[in-house]
Parts: sequence; C-alpha cells; structure tokens
Amino acid sequence: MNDYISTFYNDIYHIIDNLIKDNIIPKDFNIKKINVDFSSKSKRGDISTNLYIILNKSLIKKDFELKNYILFEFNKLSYLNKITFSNNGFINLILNDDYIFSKLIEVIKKNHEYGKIILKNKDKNINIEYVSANPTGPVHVAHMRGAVLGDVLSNILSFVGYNVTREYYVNDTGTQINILGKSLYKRYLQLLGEQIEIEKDEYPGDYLIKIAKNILDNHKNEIIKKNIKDKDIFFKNYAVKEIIKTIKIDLKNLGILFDTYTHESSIIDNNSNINEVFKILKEKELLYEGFLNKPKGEDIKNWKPRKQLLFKSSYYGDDSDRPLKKENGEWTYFANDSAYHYNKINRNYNLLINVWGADHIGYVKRMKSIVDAISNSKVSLNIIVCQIVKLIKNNQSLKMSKREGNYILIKDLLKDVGKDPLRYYMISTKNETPIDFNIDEVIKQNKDNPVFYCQYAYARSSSVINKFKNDNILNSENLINKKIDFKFISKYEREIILQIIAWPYIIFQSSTLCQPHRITNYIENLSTIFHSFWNKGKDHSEYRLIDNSNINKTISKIIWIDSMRIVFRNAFKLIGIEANEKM
RNA sequence: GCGCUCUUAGCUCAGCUGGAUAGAGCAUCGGUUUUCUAAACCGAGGGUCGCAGGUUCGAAUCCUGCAGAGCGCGCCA
Repeated sequence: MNDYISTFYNDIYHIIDNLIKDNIIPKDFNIKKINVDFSSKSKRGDISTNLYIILNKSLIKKDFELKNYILFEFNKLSYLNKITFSNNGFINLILNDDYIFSKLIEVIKKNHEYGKIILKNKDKNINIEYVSANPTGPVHVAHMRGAVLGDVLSNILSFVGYNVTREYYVNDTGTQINILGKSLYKRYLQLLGEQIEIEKDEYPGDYLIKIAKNILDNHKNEIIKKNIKDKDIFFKNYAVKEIIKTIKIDLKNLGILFDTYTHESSIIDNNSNINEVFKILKEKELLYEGFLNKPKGEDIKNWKPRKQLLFKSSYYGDDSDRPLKKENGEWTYFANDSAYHYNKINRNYNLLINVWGADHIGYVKRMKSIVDAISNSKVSLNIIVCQIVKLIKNNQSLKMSKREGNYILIKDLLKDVGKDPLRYYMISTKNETPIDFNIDEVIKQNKDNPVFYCQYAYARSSSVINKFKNDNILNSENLINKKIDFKFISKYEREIILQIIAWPYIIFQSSTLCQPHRITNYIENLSTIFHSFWNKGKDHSEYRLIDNSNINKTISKIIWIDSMRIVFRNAFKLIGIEANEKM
C-alpha cells in the first residue's frame, strides 16, 4: 500500500517510534489514537491529523518543543507542500502537486490492478462459506443478501491477494431431507394417479412436481424394482441433486459462482472428522454427560430434563453448554457442523469466514467456541451476520411465510429488478442494518437509483474519452507518457483527483473490515463530485473538459478522467455490476 | 428471563473503528438545457443522533443503566 493516506500514516508512526526511543512519550503510547482525515469535505487541507493534540497529552518531558519537532519532521516529507496548525491543535496539510500527479499516473499504469494491496502475510488462505441454503427448495430473498455479500467480499479479498475459496455447504442429510424425499415421492405417486395429501411439515412447492415428472419419464422401471428403503434413498438423493442444480443456475444468474460444494453427507459418511473432534474435545476435557437448564420465559412443550453429551462452550464465553448428541444417540446438527469446520481447518485455512442470516445469530458463540477449541486457537472464525431484507412493493411490505411456500424467489426478482440493482442494493447497506428493499424505487433508471447514478457517471466520462479513440495524441493508451499541468486543474478537479488516488485505501479498509459497502459509498461520492463538476462546464467554459484550442489543457484533464474511469471499472468489477460506456 | 443486533432529517441510509459547523438520496418548494450525455446540476427548508448518566481537551461513535424494534434460545438445518 502506498496511497497517500497509508504513506502518511507510516511516516507518522515512524516519528512516534523515534519519540518513544528518545523517551519523550511513554512506551505504551496508544498508536491507534492517531487519526488521519482525508475527507474532502473538511476543506482545511488535503489531509489533516490530530497527531499534535494526542502527543501533547502524553509528553513525559513537559518542556519538549513538540510543535517545532513535528514541523521539522513533516518538512522532511517531500510530498507535503504546506503545513498549518489550527487553533485547536489539528494539523492541516496540503499535498504536493507533483506527488499527486505521480499517483495519478500510477492509476493509468496499473489499470485493472490499481488498488491492489501488497500484503505482508500474502500467503493467507481464506475459506468463505456463504448461501449454504438447504437444498429443499429454490433460493429466495432470505438467501440473497448473504449470497451477494459473500461473493463481493470474496472478490475484494482475492483482489488484495488472499487465496480465497468460495464454498457452499450442502445440508443433504437429516430430518428435513427425509421429509423432502417423502414429499417428492408423494408427487410421484400423484402423477401415477394416486390420491395424496401434503401434510403440514412437508414441502408443497410446485418444483417437486416437475422433478417427479422427470423421474416418471426416465426412471419408472428402475423404481418398480426397488424396495421401500431404497426408494426412500432414491427420492431423497434425486430431490437434492435436482434442487441443487436449480440453485446453481439461479445463483449463476445473479453472478455468483462457487469453488467448492461440500456435502454434509460426505462429512458424516467419513466418520473420521467427527471422531477426531470428539477425541480432541475429550483430551481437552471439554466434554461431559449432563443436563441443560430449561430456558426461562418461553414455554417449551414436553420439556424433560435429559442427560446428554455436552460441549463446554461456556468455557469460551458461550451462554450455555451445547449438546453434541441427541437422545437417540445420533449426533446433533451442531456436532456435524463442528465436524465440517474441523474438515475446513484441516484444509489449511488461516481464516474461516461464514456469512449467516440473522436467524442464526444465536449460533455464533458456540461455533466460534468450537473452532477455537478444535484448532488450538490457531484458526479464527469470522462470522458475518446479515440482517433481514424486507421487500416493499406499492408501499406495502410483502408478507412471506415458509409454511405456505410463498417466498419471493431470486429468479423472479432477477426478472423484475435485474442483476445490477439487486447486487448493488444488497451490499450498499452494512450487514448489521436491516434493509427495506423497495422494488418500485430500485427499478427506476434515474438519479433516484444510486446504481444508475454511478454507472451514468462512468458512461459520461467515457463519452469524453471515446471522442479521442482515433486521435494519435489523445487516445487513452498514450496517456501514460503525457504530463499533467496543474495550472489547468481547478480546485474542483483537484478534489476529484484526491478521491481517485484514495482508492487503494478504500480497498484496504473494505477488506480488513470485511465491509463492501464502503466501496459503494465511495463511488457514490466520486460520482457526485464528478457530475457536479461536469455541469459547471455549462456556465463556465474554463471548466469544460475539451478545449480544442489548447491541447495541453485537454491532456491534463483527460488524464484524470481516464484514471477515474479505471477506478470506476475496478469498483464495478468488485461489486459485480456492468460498466457500460454508453447508456 | 437470557443472548446477539439495531434505534441518526417526514422516508431509505452513510458517518472513514473518539475529532473541527452531524452528511447524502428520496419526498417538499424554487431555479438551470442553441454547449463534452439534463438518466445531470444549483439553491431553500427540515436534527435534543431513542432516553439518562459516565469516561476526557472533545462522544452519533467508547462504558453503564433504561425504553423500543428484530432474530434466536435442548433431538430444525
């Protein structure tokens, strides 16, 4: 990372190190209190810092001339042009124009690589598991947010150099899958002319009829020969296989692909995973047979104290210990999931990321506990919980019920809304905030809609560049060798340029905090200041981008416009939306 | 009852992990097209950052309590 913000941070840290060495501030000085502000709104400088305020407070040598010292040190930094202290102690700084230009040319040189960070620990392997919707029906709204978030986060993390594995965990065993198989069998019988009744817990969706028809057409003879048990297995497996197929298609249309699908059945079939987990926990004395307390408040029918095999997750800060075995001796879902995470740990990941829906929020602590336990605290698990998406149409929130199977499907939303707005909206709000997704607003193709607002900014800027496609001097490929002349650059453009060259820092924040919404905030801001500048050209010809009478002026402007386009393209690519040069 | 998350303009959301006068968009009102894309721009009004304490030079941001909303709470996955 060598953007101007990170560079300045590093130089500040250097100064602090020296002050500690010279015993002027204490060794335990908290470096995190130092802040560098690059917000273009402050208008007090290109960047500013609270360095003086914070250092002044922690001085051991009270008579130390701190102000002069900082001035002396900052004067050594070649990229700074002007240093001023405000009355309340903030330091405001203006950057060197040549420095800014060198950063801008870097954008053009690096092009689609611009914004990549050279990480210190670049060999880090990350596994990111998302969607993992149960293969009992098509993917719907509830899965959408996590799907897009997981995808964009994967894009960002691999962009900054991690080895990222995108993984989908298929829960293809257990009670629900048995019910699914039964439901499909009923549909099959129905097609054969039998009277059937779909019971309360069974799956009523039409998609099973289609699958049943497929079986009838292709496998009828084969089924007749099977005994009851084999029939159960056949229908169960067939249902899962077909449903996963449609899930893959729906997600692909949303722009989402996975590297690996791991099936729960494969984790369980091979008992080694769960046996290993059991062994480790036993060695660590984290297992015991015992009783759980009945949860207070809510009445639980048929509550009976039960002796169960329990994991001491409370040792790791969980609210209660958690059962690993059911009464009938089967492993619980939690046990299987532990085995699955053990499997992931064994695949040599340094970091596991799980993207979950809000309905799993109660499982965060126990999952972190078990990963901590079985990995000897070597692997960390980061769980990102997405709040719900409430769909609104005609000013009414759409009611959905699982039982009636009337969830809005991703497939249908893609048809109504389109991929780009859907993806954009799913990540432009930070994951902890619930989204009110107003379908009527999102399909608008104007400034009400931030996706089109940003895409339009890209198209507008492209229209300028494309004017010079066939111009030997001014075409975009030749810009690297050209020089920007700051006398043609207005203060408004300078602001835009400062935003453009802040892009690597945005990537840094977005990747380390796992917050893709910082990218959409950033490009919305970039779009705003660009549109605003564009319109200035209407009243004031000096702000116009093309000046046929002055080629050096035009070159200077085209350089930053093309750099901005590169940043837009890179941002759009990470988000997974189109960059169209014409709209 | 317990846990996690949330509460910022009429609405939808930001607020850069403690900074300077709290920001956008929508909605409302008023203006800007013989000109590189008006799918845009400019201006106005609109706020006790849920409430109350605390921490310090400084709090929307951190801590505590309270109120409200969402999700979850032993054999569903």
